[in-house]
Amino acid sequence: MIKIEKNDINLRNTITCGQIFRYTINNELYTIILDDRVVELHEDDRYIYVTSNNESNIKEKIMEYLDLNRNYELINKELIEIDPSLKEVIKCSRGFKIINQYPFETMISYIISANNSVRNIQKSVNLISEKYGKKIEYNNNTYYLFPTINELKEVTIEELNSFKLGFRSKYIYEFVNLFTEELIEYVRLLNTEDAIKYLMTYKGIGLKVASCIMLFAYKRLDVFPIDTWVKKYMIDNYNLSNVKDIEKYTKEKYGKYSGLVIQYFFNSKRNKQN
DNA sequence: CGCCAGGTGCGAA
DNA sequence: TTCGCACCTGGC
Repeated sequence: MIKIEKNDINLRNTITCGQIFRYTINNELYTIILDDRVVELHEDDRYIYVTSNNESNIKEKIMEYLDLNRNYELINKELIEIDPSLKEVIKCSRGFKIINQYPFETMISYIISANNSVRNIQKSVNLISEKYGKKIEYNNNTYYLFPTINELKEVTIEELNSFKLGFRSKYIYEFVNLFTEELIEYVRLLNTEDAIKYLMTYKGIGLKVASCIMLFAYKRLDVFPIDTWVKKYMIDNYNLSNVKDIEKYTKEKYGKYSGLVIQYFFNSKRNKQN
């Protein structure tokens, strides 16, 4: 077990707010599948306590994954200076961090997320992992890693249908057949706008999904994953209803942190709703 | 039943 | 370029 200074992170919100789909909660104990290992996390006022079936480099991995190296306090301060009306929203999202997830898993997961419910997304991603991912036994439980591209390469449309992907089966099938490891680094080298354009050349990846990939796998805080929740928020608070107007407004106002602000809006709308 | 869930691709104008 | 619509699935 290792412990990490918590700083201001809100572990629950960060894990459960819909950025990632493969986690479980048991009595304040969070279990996540992080790339090649199973990780258990719990927190007190000061520390996050981490155990894993593989604890090598675990601190660095968690710091990176939970974006703990970034000074959110400073960013939030900057944002409030730009727009004092953000104060309440930021307070409400205090401790929320942008997850940094492995790109292949993020790409597949978010193609699945299109017009889909969180419950269904979780189910499909877990079914894929149970069928193709590496099995890990840990603390008397069985877990499955998200499959690598090689483990998923031979998948058929019929099998994908059995994972309840519906009309997304053909998108995943095509994507898996076109995907190479080089794609990950290729996207990393592009600026955000070009990366989104490139990702959108794949079937099943539209503006929203491409934005989520750039935010949650490449830490590009200047993207706008505008979904129904954000739309609702923007209609209620800014009387903006179409994506283009929302994008223009947030981009001009919040610049390189517009994606983060969008997430704050998303949190605030969703938290109040639930 | 009908509607919708953290959208996207497609064809028609 | 923009616009409307169908779409797998599951839950209410």
